[in-house]
Amino acid sequence: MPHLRAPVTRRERQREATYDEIVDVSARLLAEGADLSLRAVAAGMGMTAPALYRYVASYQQLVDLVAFELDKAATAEWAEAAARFPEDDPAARLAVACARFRQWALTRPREFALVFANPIAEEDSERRDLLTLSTSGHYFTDLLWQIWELYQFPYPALDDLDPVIREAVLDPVIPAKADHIPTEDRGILWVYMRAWSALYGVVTLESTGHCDPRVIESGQLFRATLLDWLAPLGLHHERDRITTILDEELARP
Amino acid sequence: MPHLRAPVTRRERQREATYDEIVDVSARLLAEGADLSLRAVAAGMGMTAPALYRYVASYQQLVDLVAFELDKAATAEWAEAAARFPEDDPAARLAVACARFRQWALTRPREFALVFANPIAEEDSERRDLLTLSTSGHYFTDLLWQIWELYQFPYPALDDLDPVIREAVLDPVIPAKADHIPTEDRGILWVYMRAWSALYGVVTLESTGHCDPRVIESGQLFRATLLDWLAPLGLHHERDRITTILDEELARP
DNA sequence: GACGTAAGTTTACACCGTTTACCGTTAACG
DNA sequence: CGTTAACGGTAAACGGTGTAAACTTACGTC
Repeated sequence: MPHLRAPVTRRERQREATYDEIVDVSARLLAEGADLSLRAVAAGMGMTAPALYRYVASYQQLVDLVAFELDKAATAEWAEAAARFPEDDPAARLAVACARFRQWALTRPREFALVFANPIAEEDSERRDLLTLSTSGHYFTDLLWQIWELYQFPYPALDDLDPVIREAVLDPVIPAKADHIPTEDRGILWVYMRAWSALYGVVTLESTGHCDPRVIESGQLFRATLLDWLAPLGLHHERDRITTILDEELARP
Repeated sequence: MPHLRAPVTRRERQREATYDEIVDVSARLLAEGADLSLRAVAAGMGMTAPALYRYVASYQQLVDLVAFELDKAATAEWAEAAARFPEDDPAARLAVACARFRQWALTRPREFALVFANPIAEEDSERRDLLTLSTSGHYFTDLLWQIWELYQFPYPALDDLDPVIREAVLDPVIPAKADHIPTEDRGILWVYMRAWSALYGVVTLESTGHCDPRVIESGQLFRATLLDWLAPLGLHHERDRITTILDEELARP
């Protein structure tokens, strides 16, 4: 059994490369507007469909794999865009990241659906675990933590939380780098969940198109939702500045 | 060409019955956990798949038909549950309806996805039109209107709205019985859009399972989101009463 | 160099949506 | 009343899907 830093054998390297190619081809298919199918992916790699079963146990696993990598790649995009603001300005970074997240969801609704609207049943714990690793989730949580460090926005004490929620923030299964958050400050995670729920809501509504197209195009619904969250995050003093950044970001091509 | 109250011929009655059966069989399939497919529906009716093409032009149309009827049936359920409060208590009715909506989304995630997470492309205007007819949309809009009549919550003046949004509330393509809302009061529709977006958000998040299962089970995220909307709807004085109703509804089997 | 295993192939099965050609039955009309 | 056209269905077929099993080939290791 290989160690974690195992000397990668030739085979293992090749296998890793194949996984990368699977993701690449899948992403290309989706970008082209084609359906994501085992056969199409295989064909795109010059293989037959059953061969993919050496790498993935089922179609759903392929989807999960691709979803994870798409999320990772997308998050890198947002993060890069947000990085035009310095590290000590997490509020501005959050505004940019949210806007880019929305933009991504609007221009790539199929990818968005794959990553964020993919139903995850109560029971299958494998896919739940994968959800915990969500790159975007970690990124947003991290930004929120930095914002708290800077602005010290109020958050519920553990005693004020519903017992179930208390348990959930103490031992989170959501994507969150929570280890570095002191136990008594875990109420922050509740703020995170609520904020994420709001962001997820508008973006999903707009991305799936269950909304007046003009409203989507204007970006007002998204804008209003985000502005509502400035105060709870202790950013009321930053309102004008963040609004400017947001509008600037929304006006982007 | 028959009039609107055309004397229904035998054929027309039979055809209508067939449509009903299509919906019934489809609903049964979904309830059984099976996939919704043309072939399965046809088989369930003792027909062959191509025969269904006499009634729907494509699989997507079948889905739309079923989605519309599922929405209608579900709305009837919520409305009936909400009707345990009198007509002059729209706030209580809204609380119950929202809770039932969520309950429905949680117990029937596949149906929910069909109706509310079904991607609608920008272009295809047919499906957009269908969206405008959404029964649940009309029901919720109507409740909100009644709440406004009773509590007169503040809403933005037309001049304060973004031009695009102003246009959208004056000539809405969303499901809303807006004809009876005076032009100058159309800002209410903006409140409606925002509230619906928030409700849609949590419910979708919970229904698709992109969330800690314990948080879902506790209902706290949903509860908090709804409570946040009491004030904007002029229901701050009703907070305790509505909260009780909501908790009672959430505790239901 | 032999052996075991990993990574492919081919073949096959059971589905899927959709199109075409064909055929009774049914309703409408001159 | 008889003719005609539309309606509602069938069977067959095409190309597509995920998946399973058996088989082959090539590689890495002892």
